[in-house]
Amino acid sequence: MPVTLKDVAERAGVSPSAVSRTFTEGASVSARTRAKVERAAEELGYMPSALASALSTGRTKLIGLVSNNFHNPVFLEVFDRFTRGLQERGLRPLLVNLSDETDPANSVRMLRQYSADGVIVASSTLPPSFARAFADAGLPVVHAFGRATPTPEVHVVGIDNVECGRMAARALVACGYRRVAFLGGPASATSTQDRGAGFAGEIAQHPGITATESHAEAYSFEAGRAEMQRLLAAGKPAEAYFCGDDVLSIGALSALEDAGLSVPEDVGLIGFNDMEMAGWQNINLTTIRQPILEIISAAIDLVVTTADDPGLGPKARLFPCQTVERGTLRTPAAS
Amino acid sequence: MPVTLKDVAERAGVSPSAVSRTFTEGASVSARTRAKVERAAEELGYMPSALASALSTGRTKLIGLVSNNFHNPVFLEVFDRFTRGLQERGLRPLLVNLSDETDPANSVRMLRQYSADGVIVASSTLPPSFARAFADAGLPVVHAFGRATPTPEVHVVGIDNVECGRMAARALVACGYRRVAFLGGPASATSTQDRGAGFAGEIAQHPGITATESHAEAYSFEAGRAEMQRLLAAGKPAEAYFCGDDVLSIGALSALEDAGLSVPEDVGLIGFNDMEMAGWQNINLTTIRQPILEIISAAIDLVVTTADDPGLGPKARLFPCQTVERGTLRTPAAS
DNA sequence: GATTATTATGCAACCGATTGCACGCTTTCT
DNA sequence: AGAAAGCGTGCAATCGGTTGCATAATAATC
Repeated sequence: MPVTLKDVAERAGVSPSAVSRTFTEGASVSARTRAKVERAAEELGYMPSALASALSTGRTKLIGLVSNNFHNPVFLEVFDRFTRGLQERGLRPLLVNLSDETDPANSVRMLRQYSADGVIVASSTLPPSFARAFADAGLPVVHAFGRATPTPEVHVVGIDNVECGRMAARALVACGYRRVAFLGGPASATSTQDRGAGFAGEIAQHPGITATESHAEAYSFEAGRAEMQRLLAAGKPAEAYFCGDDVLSIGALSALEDAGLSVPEDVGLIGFNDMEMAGWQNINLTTIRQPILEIISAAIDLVVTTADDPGLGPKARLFPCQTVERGTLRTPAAS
Repeated sequence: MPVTLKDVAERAGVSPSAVSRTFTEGASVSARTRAKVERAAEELGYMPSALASALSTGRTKLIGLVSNNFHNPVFLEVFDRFTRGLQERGLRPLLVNLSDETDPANSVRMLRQYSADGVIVASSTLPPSFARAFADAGLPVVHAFGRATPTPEVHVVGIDNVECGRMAARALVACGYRRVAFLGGPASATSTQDRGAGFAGEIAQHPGITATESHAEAYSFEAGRAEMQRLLAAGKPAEAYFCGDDVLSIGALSALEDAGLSVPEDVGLIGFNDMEMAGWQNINLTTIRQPILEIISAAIDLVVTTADDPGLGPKARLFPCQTVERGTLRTPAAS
């Protein structure tokens, strides 16, 4: 039913090869045949089959976009940017949702079956081994928002979470808080581990300042809210909290307000991510901004590069973060 | 490099056909050959190429998931459910982001090139003609969250937005509000048009009650907030607002609070969608719930059915909505 | 204008599967 | 035991393109 290359060839009075070459960038075709072919194609409404083409060239232009973050609104922006970025480069995002799975095997299998040109794992919670499973299967992979080790197992594009933890600690110290705490995401998330470690490490440099740590069950508003409620019920909350993600901060904020505490007067709060909501006037969250756009753009570039030249060793590309001062920490002057 | 069917056949000492049949549901293979083939496949780590298979069967198991809603957090849940639902049925979501485009031509072309088995347009703002472009190109299509006309042009799964507008109106009337308003999304969104029409229609039944209408520029927090600020600045706000979406309500709520007005004492608010945040204690938004899960599940079923049997005429499947009473409308008793 | 270098084109094999058809073998029935 | 029916298997064509190679056509060179 659909128009094939052969149909076009027949109509244009040329060989199938000529037609194929007309649609292949940089192939050798004379202006006259090209014109004939293009006219015939136009008349017939021809459209090359990406499948057939992929079968012989080995390239599908399909990029697996693998994630388990379907509850953090920040990731809506992440998906938005990834899909647009990929589309702009003529690539197609094949979305893989592994909310239910912890084992990469299924995703690896399916992306290999479709012979995806590359894979982007977009998650701040998955361990490096997860992304490596794709690499082991021969798929070019980039872990966006992943953990960067000195000797990365796979390409990583993201931020230095340990340093970010330190930044948060410094911000709290600068404001004069003396009993601070880290309210992290799930303890299994690498991002939380690293941010927590950086935070604790920096605080340890300051004798007289104490830091505690606890964890929400997920990176979600509800979990942040529940954890803060637990902390409040347990009594004696810290003077200021570094939350592992803005969603946790905002959940915590709502718990604090419900408890009749005011921020930053009674309790200080610094978040992470600078999601859209953080800037709302009635939230106005002090937070640490990670450059999502740059990360995504770099991740796409890197996966494309790797697909073209699988040779190069794992690279970690980290972007600096920035503290965004708003209204949930008391001013240093007031300390 | 990768293991092919032929390799397995050779190793198992059978013909390629035998191997293919082993992996084809319901094909005729003897137990002995099947065992041989399975062992050989196992040893070689064979994995059928979805591309090659698609080329000969004509089925790719690829479903285009087309949307332009990448700024409303509700859609994160929508994507989550769609991807999981598709994966459970052995289908793969090929995500198409048309935030920038208003013309379906590009999406149609690319989904045809990949010969997607079907397309789901997930959007409450696109006109029916958009979805029809896919149908015209021969792609089975279902418009989820779309507008249902008496004689639909394509399959639609969603809700009766006009009736929802009436529900909202009834809720406001029941609370005794006399000057009400509809704060809709973009005027071009079909969902807003219909909700507004239902709302106005119902209010018109009640002499003495007046309704006005205005529009936010997008379905987003910021837009809702900005529009409410504009209304407040213009003076004399309505007694209660029906917002075309929870994100608008929550944006509006923040504008009201900033202005020192309290809800529901000074201004009543009813939203639409019942997104997760609507239930937060410090928001506690009265809203109208649309059954997202059922809609998504039905949309997937319908697109699969249509792919198997393209014959059947366009069908509209609508689900009832429900008013969720929380705390942003004054109680009827108090009227 | 003859000769060489270059560019265009077609042929045919191939990418990795599926499937209609024909044939051989085992069952089943009379 | 012989015929009819049924199952299992392999052959070969096909899905819709791509591409190396050989050759034909054109351009460049002297």
